Amino acid sequence: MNNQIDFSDIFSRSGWFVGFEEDKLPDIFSFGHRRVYESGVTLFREGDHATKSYMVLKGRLKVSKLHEDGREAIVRYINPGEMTAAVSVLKGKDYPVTAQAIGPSEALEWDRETMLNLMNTYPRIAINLLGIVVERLDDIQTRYLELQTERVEQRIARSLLRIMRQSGRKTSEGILIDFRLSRQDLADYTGTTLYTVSRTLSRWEQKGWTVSSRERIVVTNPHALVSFAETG
Amino acid sequence: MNNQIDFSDIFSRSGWFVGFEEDKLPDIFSFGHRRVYESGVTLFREGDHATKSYMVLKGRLKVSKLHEDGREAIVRYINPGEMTAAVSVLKGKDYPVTAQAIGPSEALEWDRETMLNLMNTYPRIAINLLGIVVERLDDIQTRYLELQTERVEQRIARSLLRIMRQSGRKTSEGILIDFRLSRQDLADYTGTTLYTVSRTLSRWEQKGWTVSSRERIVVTNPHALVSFAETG
DNA sequence: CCCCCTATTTGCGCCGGCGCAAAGACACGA
DNA sequence: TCGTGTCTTTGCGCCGGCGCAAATAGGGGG
Repeated sequence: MNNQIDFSDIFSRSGWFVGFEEDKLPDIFSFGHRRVYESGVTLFREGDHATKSYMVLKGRLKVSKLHEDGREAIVRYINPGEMTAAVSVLKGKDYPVTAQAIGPSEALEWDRETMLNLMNTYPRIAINLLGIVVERLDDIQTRYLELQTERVEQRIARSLLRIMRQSGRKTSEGILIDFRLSRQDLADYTGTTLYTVSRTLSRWEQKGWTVSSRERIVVTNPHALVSFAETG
Repeated sequence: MNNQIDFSDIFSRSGWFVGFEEDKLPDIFSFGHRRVYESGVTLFREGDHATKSYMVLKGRLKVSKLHEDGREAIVRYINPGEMTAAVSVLKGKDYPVTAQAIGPSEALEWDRETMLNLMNTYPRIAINLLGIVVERLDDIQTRYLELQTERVEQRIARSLLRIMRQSGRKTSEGILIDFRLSRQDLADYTGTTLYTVSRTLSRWEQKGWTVSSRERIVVTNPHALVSFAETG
């Protein structure tokens, strides 16, 4: 288990720490259990009884909901510094979604009891949690509206931009999505099919907006993409 | 302003009051301002600065998000006993949705300052709020999945059933949706068009599953509808 | 009780996007 | 370096659902 996690970077990405003095954080962390996940491992499944909350330290989680017919909707990606499953654990409910590591990852885990103790010691935690949940509610409501009202190509554009903002890294070519993202993944996130995403990316590549290869997408002209996403 | 609101009914419908002794509730209520709304009045608009939280006492609110092109997505209906806008007010943000009275309504309003005071006095409020928000997050995530994966007719069935469970009233004919619900409304809630809803209801009426007229829907065979919603 | 405004129904034609199928490209392991 | 499995591309045909248009039905106000 290596220790060169950049905590200050993690702090800045997470609403979790708002209002804490930095010297309290090691205390909170010390009650968590640090664990490594191989790529592809499922941390928890929709419908399982919720026992642990997670904060991602390294890597990335894919949070999705599964439909009976096998199709899946990707609800969000969880980046380093972000939490997942905190509330279902507190409430003693089942997980409403499934979380899977994409790429080698590390997370800090807290069990229900520890969480409740921490919340007693630091009431601020409940307030911060409320903020995080509301933010996610806004996000999914907005995407719900888009899914109802916009055409596929526009939605793919918005999806790609959203992922880019959360997980993009600047390179000489443009902004690179910093993890393996297949056409199928982008389709599951957008609410369309593998084929349509593929055709769309081909078109965009011809226009010079993106460059894509196997499980890899670079946005070379974010401006054009934003403008297209907004005007249709 | 009449006073024959059935508070015990309101308590039972709302997660808001979980864990309170009943004798504290009059205190909380006394800090709210009670107000009457005519049918069609807009309580707040998406993007406005959030100044007031509401609890519906009578009537019903329609909560929706608007798209630039004029189309709207109905996010949910707020029934008596339920809250809306509590968190945006606390966070000092803008309203993320629009709320409009459908039918003559009454609500209890609290402003930001009062809310913050109440939360200090009764910390339980924050915890209950968290529960409410999470419930809504689950709801919208589930509908998001359905919107991505299911065909229109199935989604209309699920939508109607969801509305029925929240706002249905048993009658001799079957279960009546207890407020004016047009084909357009159901379309905006489901993510389809007025035309498709109309055709679908006609079909269902022939099968004996529903009886509908102008802005009025009665589910006469809930079983059949549920079975259809689940199996497609 | 009648009028007018709004909601609903339904025929018709179109088309965006789906999904099969087959070929091509790439990545990794032996 | 080659082979194999997975991901991607693209031609092709189909069809679910949209949306116009016109007729019809209600219902609330005067």
